[in-house]
Amino acid sequence: MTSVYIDVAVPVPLRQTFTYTHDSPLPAGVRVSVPFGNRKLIGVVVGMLTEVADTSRLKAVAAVLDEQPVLDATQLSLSRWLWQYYHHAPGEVMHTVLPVKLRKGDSATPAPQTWYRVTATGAATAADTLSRAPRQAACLQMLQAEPASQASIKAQFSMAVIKALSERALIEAYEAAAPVNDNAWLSQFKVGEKPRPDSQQAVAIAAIHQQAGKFAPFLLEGVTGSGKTEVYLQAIEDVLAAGQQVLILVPEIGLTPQTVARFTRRFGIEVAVLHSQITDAARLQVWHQARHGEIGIVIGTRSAIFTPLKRPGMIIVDEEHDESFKQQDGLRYHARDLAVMRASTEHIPLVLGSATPSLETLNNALSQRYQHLQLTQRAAGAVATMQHLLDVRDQPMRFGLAEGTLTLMRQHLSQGNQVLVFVNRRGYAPALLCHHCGHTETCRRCERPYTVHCAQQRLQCHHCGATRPMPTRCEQCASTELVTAGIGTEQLEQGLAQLFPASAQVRIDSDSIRGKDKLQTILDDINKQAFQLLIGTQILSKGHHFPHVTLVVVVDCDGALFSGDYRAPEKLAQLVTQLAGRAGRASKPGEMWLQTHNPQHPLLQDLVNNGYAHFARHALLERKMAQLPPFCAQVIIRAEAMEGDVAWRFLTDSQQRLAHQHVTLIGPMPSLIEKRQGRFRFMLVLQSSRRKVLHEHLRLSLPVITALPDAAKVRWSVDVDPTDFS
DNA sequence: AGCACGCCGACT
DNA sequence: GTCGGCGTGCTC
Repeated sequence: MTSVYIDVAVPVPLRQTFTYTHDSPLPAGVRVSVPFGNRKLIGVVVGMLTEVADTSRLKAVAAVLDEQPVLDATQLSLSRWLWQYYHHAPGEVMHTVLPVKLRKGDSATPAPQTWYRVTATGAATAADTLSRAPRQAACLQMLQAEPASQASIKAQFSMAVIKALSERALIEAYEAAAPVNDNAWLSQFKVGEKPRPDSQQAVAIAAIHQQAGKFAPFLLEGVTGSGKTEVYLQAIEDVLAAGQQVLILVPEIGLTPQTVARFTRRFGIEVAVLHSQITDAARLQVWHQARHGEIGIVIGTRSAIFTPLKRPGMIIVDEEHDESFKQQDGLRYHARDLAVMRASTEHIPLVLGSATPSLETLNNALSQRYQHLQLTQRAAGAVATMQHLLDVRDQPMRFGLAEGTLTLMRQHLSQGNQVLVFVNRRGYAPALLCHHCGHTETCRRCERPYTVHCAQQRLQCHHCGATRPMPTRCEQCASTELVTAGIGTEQLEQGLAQLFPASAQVRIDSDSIRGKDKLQTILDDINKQAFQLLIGTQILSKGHHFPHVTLVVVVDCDGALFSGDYRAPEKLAQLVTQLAGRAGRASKPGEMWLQTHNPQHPLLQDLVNNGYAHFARHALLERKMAQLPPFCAQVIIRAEAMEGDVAWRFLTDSQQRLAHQHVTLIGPMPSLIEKRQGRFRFMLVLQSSRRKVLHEHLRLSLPVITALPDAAKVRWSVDVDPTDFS
């Protein structure tokens, strides 16, 4: 008996594949059931080996689950890239790429459906002999023309009609596979009414159109209201008309029925929607439809990037700066980066759109790796919100708001307008700030603010890892009024109720909008002016319009400006810019006030006076000076354990094994959230100006770290290109 | 991650 | 005398 060696990705958290024997070759992408220890697991064939050093311990494949691979060539090559680039277990990567139902072992060929056809009698019976039963007559006539699935008959006729015809033996049921309607959507495709693009939009559309059929990444940088979506719509028009499919990624919160409706309306075709709340069965159905070319447009959140496409034509990532594209547990992939890889392997254009592009993407555009398309003109009726800084130094504060802010709020409320108070609730690494002079305690060596670690009562620099005890006086003016920037906003909500008892207030954050239609209901109520005072977090900055809001207050900028998280200013600027784009309207322009202890801060000045685009270029320059991403590559190794010292020891040991002349190691140090669910959390940052060297070094070192005695005792993970330091 | 094997406390 | 606690070791 001839025997071959099959390389299988088995769903276990181990950074390796496993080799099995089988009596015949198997193509990569086929699922197999394999013995593993004393259990049976479903793995995916990733390759074949002609030679194996030690064949003595090999087991045989127990069963082959698919005739045809469930993963196509693109998916296989992306999976390989994922497990190599993110240093993740191949088996778990396969788990992420495959729909739940397929990883559980369901058949990859769609379940057969019930169909109806006419019997010999039915074929010979003239429909008008059933004149006393017009519905049955109509149904019979339809089936005489061609058989139909039960689902499609039920769209027009009731089950009673089908039953009656069956009992008369005029029609009969049979089981058959759903037919593959490759490109069936194309017959419905028609371009609906569309506006004339303005000159900038026209340039963008033409530029994208010109690159059809090849890998071409674009940054579409367009201010709020400049009509990015219209560019998407007109850019994909020709792609769809040519029978090619389009994949659109949107942030978690941005996937609203309105967004989908806009695409459906324009092209008259069904749009498949994928998000976290969709059922496994529905997800699998979309997977099948897309894979067989039965659907033209797929729109979804992060994981939609794994949807197979028979004829890929273009990928669009809307709001590409959005943090929800980065997975924060398990396989920590960035869907935007994966989209770049995918567009490159499939030789198609990729459009990354944003009003506030991430510094990574902006850098790629400025260095000509991506084509840079800009939309700077707002549509008629859209106005820019004026932004101002409000100096809170030495001001009496009430619940985190300065007297000047309260005066503004009273004014706007008394005019019957809405006021939006924005709280930057996310856990920025808090800095120590002097309330009197605005000075921030800063690491001398790195010129970066220290992060306050309350538990240890110490300051730590998250750039070099140095620590020092918490000072009691300001270094600059000796004031003892030191405050922690970035925290202490919890009381705000109760405070506002006390200060503005006459104004109905509503809080909008991820906790208060649990439930699928809740957000929409709240938003509708807001726009009906049921509330005057809106208090919210990040969610407010995403895609919703507030025409009656004329004042936006950003409670605390300093937390973000002086954070140990070097991405915090970028995130703040994105938030502020997105927020500014949401308030007011032509007849009632809005104003925005940012409370700060540092009104002279260059980044803040730049943002307020010159806008995000200017700010971002400046911030990029600062990143370059500091040799921070995107001008270096970063990897974080995190560890958490019930006993802090075990996690600490694990990272210290790891640090020793990771020493390398071209890799800078920072830490180990406590994570920004030092303790979560009873676990102490630490991180070790790896940094290098040479990405390849860093990755190769890590690839060789991870087995050593995995073998460390403490490795099994702690929960640890590798985060490549981290975006979140909490 | 599972699931084994393996050596020490409170129970029928 | 056993049932079972979870420490550590392996999985082609």
